[in-house]
Parts: sequence; structure tokens; C-alpha cells
Amino acid sequence: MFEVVVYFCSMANTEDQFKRVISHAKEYGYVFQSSDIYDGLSAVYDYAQNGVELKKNIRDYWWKAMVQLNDNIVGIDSAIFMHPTTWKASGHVDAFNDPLIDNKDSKKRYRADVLVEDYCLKIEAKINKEVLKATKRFGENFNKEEFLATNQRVLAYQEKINSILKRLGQSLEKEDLHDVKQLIEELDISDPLSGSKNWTDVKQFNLMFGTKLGASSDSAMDLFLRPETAQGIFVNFSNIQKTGRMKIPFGIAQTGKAFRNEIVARQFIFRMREFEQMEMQFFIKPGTQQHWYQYWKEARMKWHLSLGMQPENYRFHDHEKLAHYADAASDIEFDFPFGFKELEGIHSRTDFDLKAHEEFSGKKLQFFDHEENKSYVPYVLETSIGLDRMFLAVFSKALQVEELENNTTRTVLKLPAVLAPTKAAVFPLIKRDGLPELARGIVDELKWDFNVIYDEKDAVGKRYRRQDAVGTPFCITVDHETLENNTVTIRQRDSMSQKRVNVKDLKAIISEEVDVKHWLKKI
RNA sequence: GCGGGAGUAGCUCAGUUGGUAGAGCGUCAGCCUUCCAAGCUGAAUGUCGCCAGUUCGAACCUGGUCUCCCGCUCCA
Repeated sequence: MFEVVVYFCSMANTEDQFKRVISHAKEYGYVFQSSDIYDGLSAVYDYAQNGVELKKNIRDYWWKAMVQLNDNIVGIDSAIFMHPTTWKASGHVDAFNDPLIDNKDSKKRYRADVLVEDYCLKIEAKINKEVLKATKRFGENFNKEEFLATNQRVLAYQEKINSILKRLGQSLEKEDLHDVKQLIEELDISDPLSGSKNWTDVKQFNLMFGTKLGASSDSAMDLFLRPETAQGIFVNFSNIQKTGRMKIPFGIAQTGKAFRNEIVARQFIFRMREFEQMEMQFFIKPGTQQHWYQYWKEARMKWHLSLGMQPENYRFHDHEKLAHYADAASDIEFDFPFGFKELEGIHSRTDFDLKAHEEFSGKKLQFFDHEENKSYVPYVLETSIGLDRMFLAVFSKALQVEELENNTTRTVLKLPAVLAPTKAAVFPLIKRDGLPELARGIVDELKWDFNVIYDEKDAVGKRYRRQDAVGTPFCITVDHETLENNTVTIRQRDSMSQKRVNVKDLKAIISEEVDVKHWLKKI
């Protein structure tokens, strides 16, 4: 019997670990680069035969936890194409448009509007300095309001800030990028790091993908591919609420593709231009957002922990700077091979989205509360997780190299059994004496309940290792004793331990380890 | 987008001063019949990322281009 003696993640070098993850993902049929035979397409990846199963299992695990187990959460599948006004209402048309400028000397890139705003902050600092000086001078008699309203120097500073921000706002509104550059030059703004004033022109980057609806170009309508799935939920809010007889608080969940034209898409499947989100918008009574914010933070963390990966792999990161719609926001970060990064976001979105859609559509998006006897626009608590990021989190943490007692190593993909693409492999110990037929019979029986495979090539030990590397939690071996008493050995991936069981018990034994029920019950 | 590094078999990589490619692992077939990869025999697999240029001749030199990794930047 072999036992695991030393257990290490081969984290000598995180970059090496990340490379190992990428090549393992390819070698074992999890993730390929898109259009590989044409040299690939930047930051686009395909999920292969095993990857598609893992991804599907993660999606199912989320869906069951969110929709099936919560009687007040329902699912939808909204279209990727949405009415263009959606994106005006959501703020994406404005906020997903960044004017960027590069410094030619330092090679750094900045948001042009942020550079100007930072410049204004510096002027504001001067005002504060004046206030401080005056406070010292006047002592207790100092009236700050009056000082701000009358001091000539302060007024001049404030006037300058106002005129700069006004001009910036107007130029951005008109998309007059030339004037933004002009402004930066006139203000003599230098690169905060290098001090250089050698700037490129300001370029506009739109993070939404544009496309056209309609076959003939003259009648076609400009559309965007959705940059988030959330808006598909908001625009369906009223229909779902009425037809589903939903009462607040209730949630709508959705998984689906979203598209962002990222300036830099990097780090394998962590940041892709086409990616899949799993989102849930929870509609609540205004004023209860703090409660639900805490509730969902905890609920979502428990979901992650239920998969059995170490708690130290996760942490919360509370946002200090909030997006335009939010009054509280936190990320669940995961320890990826390249460090802690956002895996899931929990945002208190207030009534920003529904109000905006009311305004732009002219339709009422409210809920009539019988207890309060009045209608209101619900507040929204959002949980949003990247499916591809979850895939990377699970996959990268599962990939381990173990040193065994006999001085050999084994590469094993310790995926949570509930997520593993293949649940069991069935082997005949040897390729004759009727053992292959028995093994195939077991496969034919188990395949109604699980993804199972058959393998008879090479020594049985080698077949075990092969399954370790793709993450199959169980190996079932048929031997000569099976002929006599219908028992087989079943071997566990992580412990490598075996026990002899009756063939008719296999289904129950595997179910116990792989069924979603047993995992989600741990929450 | 800028800067740095890289691209040779499915994976990891070697390839001498330029003379049209190899290894290990893996895969496949067979032998062996063995419960934890490495026993034997045999086999398949590459436009050396792509396109030009220099040269009698390019995996190697030059230019361009594509892709990947890292840093900067961004991240609803």
C-alpha cells in the first residue's frame, strides 16, 4: 500500500505553477487556445472534452445552490442582444468609454480624465492649505464658511477648478478628444511618475463590442454585445415578478456569456474578451440593503467553502471606491497562481438600475408591497461570479504534484469530486479471461448515472495514474475474484486507498461522493 | 498600446560556425499478466508560429507579422 508522505504544491515558483496549469489544461483536454490551427486568437479560449464537463458542473453547482435550493429565486436566460437603450440606461455607454493617453517617455498609460481630475485635487489641496493657515491665524474666531466664500486666493483656486472640470466635462460629452489633450498641455500636466510631459494623443476606448442587427447595411441597427448579464435580469424584472408571482425579497439568476473589449486581456482564462458570468440579482425593500449585503456575502463565501478548498485561499476585499450605482461592494478574492484576484463580486446596487430603466423606458418597474400598502422601486443586491475564473480557481488549486513513499511522484488533479468531468474509470485487471466483458458491463450500468470510462491499455498502475492526472475520483478494477463473487476493488484518487465492494453497491458508493446534494448539504 | 521574454512532435525541451531535425515523457499496435507511471518489440506525429529578404543553401542571419507569458495601464 502506498501512502502519501510529503505533500507539496510545487509552489517553488508561482510562475512555474501557472505554466504548469496552462500546459496541463491543454494536455489533458481541458482548455485549448481558440483557432489554434490559425495561430490562435488573442485572449480567446475553447473548452475541450474535459473542460466542458468541469465548466458545466461548476455552473450546475451554482445553479442548484442559487435557484433550486431557494424557493424565492428563479432563473432566466436572456438574449445576448439587447435594445441599445439598455446600455444608455445602465450607464455603460458613458462609463465603459475611457479616454486614454500614453506618456511617450515613461511608457505609462493613464486615463486622461483622471489626470485632469488629479490636477484639480492638487489645487484643492492648496485651498485646504490656505484654510489651515487661516485657522492658525484667526484661532477661535475663524469661520470656515465665510473664509471659503470671501478669500480672494481661495476663490481664484475654486474658480480654476470649476472652469477646468466644466471644460473637461464638455469635451468628453462632445467626444472632443483633441481638446482634452489640449487641456492637459495647457495645464502643463506631467506624468506623476516620471515628470515627463511628452504625451500621445488621447484615444477613446470603448469596452463594449459593437455589432449590427439587420442584414442590409443601410437599415441595420447598431447593437452592442452585452458587457454583463445583469441588465437582462433588470429589463425582465417586471415580467418575472408578475408571471412568477414573486414577492419581495426575491431573486433572479442567470448564467451566460458577456463580452468586453478589454484593452489588455491576459492571464489565460482569467481575463477574456468573451466570458461567462453567473449572476443573481436579489430584489429587496429599500433600507434592508445592509442586511442582505451581509447575508449574501456570507452565503456566497459558504458556497465556495463547501467545495472543500482551504479557507485561506479566499478573502474579502471591500471596495472603498464605489461604482456609480453601488452603496456597498465587496469582492471574494481567490489565491490564483498569480496572487489574490477577484473571483466574485457582491454589490449593493441600490435602485440605480431599475430607476434608470424606468426613466429610459417610461415603464413602471415597481413592486406593490401589501404590508406597506404602497409601491416602490426595489433595491438590488447582486452576486456576480465569473464562471471561467471559478474554473481557473478550481483547476489551478487542484493540480498538485505529490511525492510518494517509494520516491516517485504523481501528478494528480484533486478536483472536488462533485465537479470532476469523469466520476469513475473501470478497468479489467488484465485483458482476458472474460474480465474486459465484465468491466464493460459495469460501465454500461453506471453510465446511466455518471460519466464513466473504460480503459484496458497498459498496466493497471499506469491506468490509475492516468486517471489521477485528469482528476477522476474513482477507479474500479475487475479481477479474477470478480468472476467468483461479483466484487471489485474501488480506489480513491486522493488517498490512493482501495477497498473491495460488491458491484451492486457501486452506484451508491459513487453517489455518496459525487452527488451535488452531499456537497451542498455541507453549507 | 508601450517595454521585456518566448514560439521546434500532444507536453517539456535540445539542436554546434547557416548544410532542410532530435531526446524524454505521452500516444497507438503487439508481447507480458502484473493492483499503483518507468519490462520488451514496433509505429505514428513536425510546412521548426506565419510571410518576405539575404544566401548555392535558413530552425539558425535580417525585416515584418501573429500568438503566448511578465510588467505598466484598466477592470461594473
